Amino acid sequence: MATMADVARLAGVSLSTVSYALSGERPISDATRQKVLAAMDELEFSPNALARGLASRRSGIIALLLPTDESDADPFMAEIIVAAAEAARSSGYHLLLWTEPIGSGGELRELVRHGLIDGALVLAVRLDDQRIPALTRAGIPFTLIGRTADDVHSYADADEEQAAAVTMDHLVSLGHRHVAFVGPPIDQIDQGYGIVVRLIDGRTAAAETNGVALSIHSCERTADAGRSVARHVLDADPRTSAAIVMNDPALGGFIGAARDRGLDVPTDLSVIGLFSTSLAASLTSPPLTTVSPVPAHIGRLAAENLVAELRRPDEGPRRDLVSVRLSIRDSTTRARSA
Amino acid sequence: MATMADVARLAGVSLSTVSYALSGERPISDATRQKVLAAMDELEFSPNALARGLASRRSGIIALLLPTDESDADPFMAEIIVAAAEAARSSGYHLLLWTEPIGSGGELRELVRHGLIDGALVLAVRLDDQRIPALTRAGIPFTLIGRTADDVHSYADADEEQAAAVTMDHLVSLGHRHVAFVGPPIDQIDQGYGIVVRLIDGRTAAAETNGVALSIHSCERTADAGRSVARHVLDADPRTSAAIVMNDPALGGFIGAARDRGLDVPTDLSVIGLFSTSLAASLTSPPLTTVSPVPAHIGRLAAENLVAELRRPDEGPRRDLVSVRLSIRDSTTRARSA
DNA sequence: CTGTTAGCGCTTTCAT
DNA sequence: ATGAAAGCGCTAACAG
Repeated sequence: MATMADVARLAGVSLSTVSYALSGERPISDATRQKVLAAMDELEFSPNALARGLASRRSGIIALLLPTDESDADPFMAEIIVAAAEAARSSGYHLLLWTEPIGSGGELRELVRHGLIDGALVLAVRLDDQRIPALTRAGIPFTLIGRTADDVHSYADADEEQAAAVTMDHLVSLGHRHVAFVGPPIDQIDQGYGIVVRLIDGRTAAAETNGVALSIHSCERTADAGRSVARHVLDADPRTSAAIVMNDPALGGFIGAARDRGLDVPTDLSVIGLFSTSLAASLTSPPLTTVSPVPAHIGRLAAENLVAELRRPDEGPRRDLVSVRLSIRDSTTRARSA
Repeated sequence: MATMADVARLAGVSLSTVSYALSGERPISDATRQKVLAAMDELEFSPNALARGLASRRSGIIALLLPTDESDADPFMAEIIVAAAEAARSSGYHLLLWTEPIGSGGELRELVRHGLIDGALVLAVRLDDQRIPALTRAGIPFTLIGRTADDVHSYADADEEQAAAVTMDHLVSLGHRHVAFVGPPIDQIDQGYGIVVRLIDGRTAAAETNGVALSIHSCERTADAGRSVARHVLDADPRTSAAIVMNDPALGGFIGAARDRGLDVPTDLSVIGLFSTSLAASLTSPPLTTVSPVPAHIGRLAAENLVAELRRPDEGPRRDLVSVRLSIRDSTTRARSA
């Protein structure tokens, strides 16, 4: 592995000239720049990331904080992660995967004190997230994937408001007046909480104009939980003609239980997958109508926002809402009573 | 951030003593060790990862090489990734996510020359994988997740032989004699290739004793492809009473197309998901009988093997085969002719 | 526009 | 058992 000293020697310039030729932090004559570049690729030089990081106090590494105590390996998250890694890379950053229970800020502080990371992407933000203060105290810039209650940080998130509106619109236009919302475990995810609030707002609006009754149910992320919630929903209000399920793992159980009750999807019960992946949508039968963002967009924007903040700290937080798309497949249809 | 110098000063010892107290690379009297440790946690000292890496020529970082040109964000892979990250972490390593098309060894060489990584985990290995020689030339130890043709490297992989046997056994015992195998795009994945070979071997054995006819079909990773393969399979041999589908994205289309033909799953056609995730299995209707390893085991073992190789290079390559489990759900039943 | 040099915070000889 | 000191390969003043 060639070092800068090697390059400098071969190019007949000083070491710092090589460094500046690389960084562009000060003007270099074209002639010397050429010599340096030539020497560099003759020696197949690449700068040593560790040495550079040590000297510059910037590692070029950002961490992706991945909670492990819930929703393990959620495919939706998987797409976000991969997209974030790609975006980071094309911005010249490396992406480090850091798995840790949400509660424990402790190990994260270790990571931070190692001086390894320049910034962090925080996945699955909760309202009261230990990780946020840990990062703040450490002075590490970060971008949320999702949002917390306060709005002082950078984030990238699905546009839940729009999602709520699109979802309700679709169902209302199909004549549904008794709708159930099956969410994630409500205590776990802020995202879940947010969407519920927004759905209720949507309901309020819809109720005023159309008289829609929306019931809210949280549900563990398992098929069995989906099954029992379905039974509960149908018992509680037999007039329920449509369900919004924001919980892929519960989806199979939910639909199965409805069918076991003799209800046909969508004839008797329309089901709409909120934030479902397209894979999940293709697996159910009938294929699922969904309202989802492109998860990869969220990951990419989050990474880009963080990088922008690292490069231009003065410009303040950056926020992006990714709009969702209604993909009408075969699990929704007109309400029979309509 | 406290440095070793700070700790040394506070403890009243030399800097090198602090270093050795930490690494244990040379004997330290109990008295001084206590002083040093006390100073360390009074100052909340953690060693700077960059400086340590620069000095020791070991970064403590391993890369996970993730191909982006296929099977994007496959949930199966997602579980592997998360498990690998956790395992790396609990072995004291950091996990860097490196996305790159399989073809290009070029960018990978960049990463390697940066001196950032001590080793690599190579996901989705192909028979002729550019990344292998790139790593080998660079002298970077690596562990495969999956296997190549040659068997000189460390790896962790599903036990395909067992998987093939278990799958065929299940179907044969249910009386199926005309079985279709729907694989991944055959040109892409060595794993796919391997399992096909092993299935054919299994077929050979089964054929000899039971006269099973196994037809092999490759299939793109989309629902539409699954649909057309289903039609093709049923046209080609109407006696087909069971299908092995090793392609989750195609699964929904496959089952849907069969049903559109008036075939009931499983009564008329048994379907078994090979290497399907449990999420996918819960989403289909009926819930899918699967033969799968625990993906997390594969990821964990791969990371552990790599770490072992980094720590004890002389012990040679480590190989692990993760056994699969047959999870009987509702998509398989006795052949009607049986 | 270019060169010289002092660190960045640690590991690891070389001494004692 | 401990200390002193020479780097690891780079960045960023500080000097022209």
